[in-house]
Amino acid sequence: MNIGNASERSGLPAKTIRYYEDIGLLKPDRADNGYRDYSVSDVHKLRFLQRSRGLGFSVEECRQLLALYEDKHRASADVKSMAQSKLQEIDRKITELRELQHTLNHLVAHCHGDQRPDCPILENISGSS
Amino acid sequence: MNIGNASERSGLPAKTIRYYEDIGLLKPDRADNGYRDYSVSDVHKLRFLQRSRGLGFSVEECRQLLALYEDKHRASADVKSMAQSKLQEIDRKITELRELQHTLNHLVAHCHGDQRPDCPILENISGSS
DNA sequence: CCTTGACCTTCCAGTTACTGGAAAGATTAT
DNA sequence: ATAATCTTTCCAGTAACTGGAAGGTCAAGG
Repeated sequence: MNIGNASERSGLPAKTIRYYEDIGLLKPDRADNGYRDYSVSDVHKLRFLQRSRGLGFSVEECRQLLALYEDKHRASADVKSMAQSKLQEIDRKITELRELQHTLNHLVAHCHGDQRPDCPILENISGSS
Repeated sequence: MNIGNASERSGLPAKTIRYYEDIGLLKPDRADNGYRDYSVSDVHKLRFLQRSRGLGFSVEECRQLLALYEDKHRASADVKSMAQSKLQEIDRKITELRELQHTLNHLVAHCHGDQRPDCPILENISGSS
């Protein structure tokens, strides 16, 4: 499929998809006319990149995450320890999102327009960890 | 407190803290010697920025999130609808992190070194939403 | 008091990860 | 055939830092 289609399905702008190719994250086939030709598997990877980037992983981290299932030659122990460290990061991110959620819920519930200067949100905003 | 101390407590590099001041996210006091002087409340905000940036919110989104509890003059309805839309985003991010978690767990559990070329991870990697 | 080292300051340049726009070729719609 | 809508490459600009130079400040030791 063409890049426009891949863009729609992955949620990434065509510009960004080309950029990811430039930096070697993804190498789609080329049609006879020179157009990039994306497979369903390519779109899966793009969607994966769109998500993990949006969740605060750097491009290099995303490259590692992609490598986790692409690199068939990597030793199993490496793959496992890499995945495990990413899983820890993910746990941490989920926890932080829950705390942020809690903070915003508190704001909505308790600071509805009649906020005093000592609104307690500010004291809780940095989380408890 | 000085910027080094604020950096340690917030998890943000001093460089980044100065940058956030440049773009108007935070205006610490200045001591007589010209050094920036951070309050506990400033550190809370910095920690908050460190977290929300790491969770994939843009600087402009972080500015809005900060405004949610800083801007006492904003109408309550605005604050609420802003918070609510951020809460939706947070829900989505948590869901995506859970899916990513699931994918990596699957990798660790089922692809330990004897991966066939048709490893099922690839098919699930883009999530189910 | 003086110096040494660890702070801090500003400023300017470089990097990462896009993002916009120009110029031109390919495809599709009328 | 021609216009609209793709697509290509290339080059420049932006966002969000990040590193380094040049210099001021401060607390400790001689």
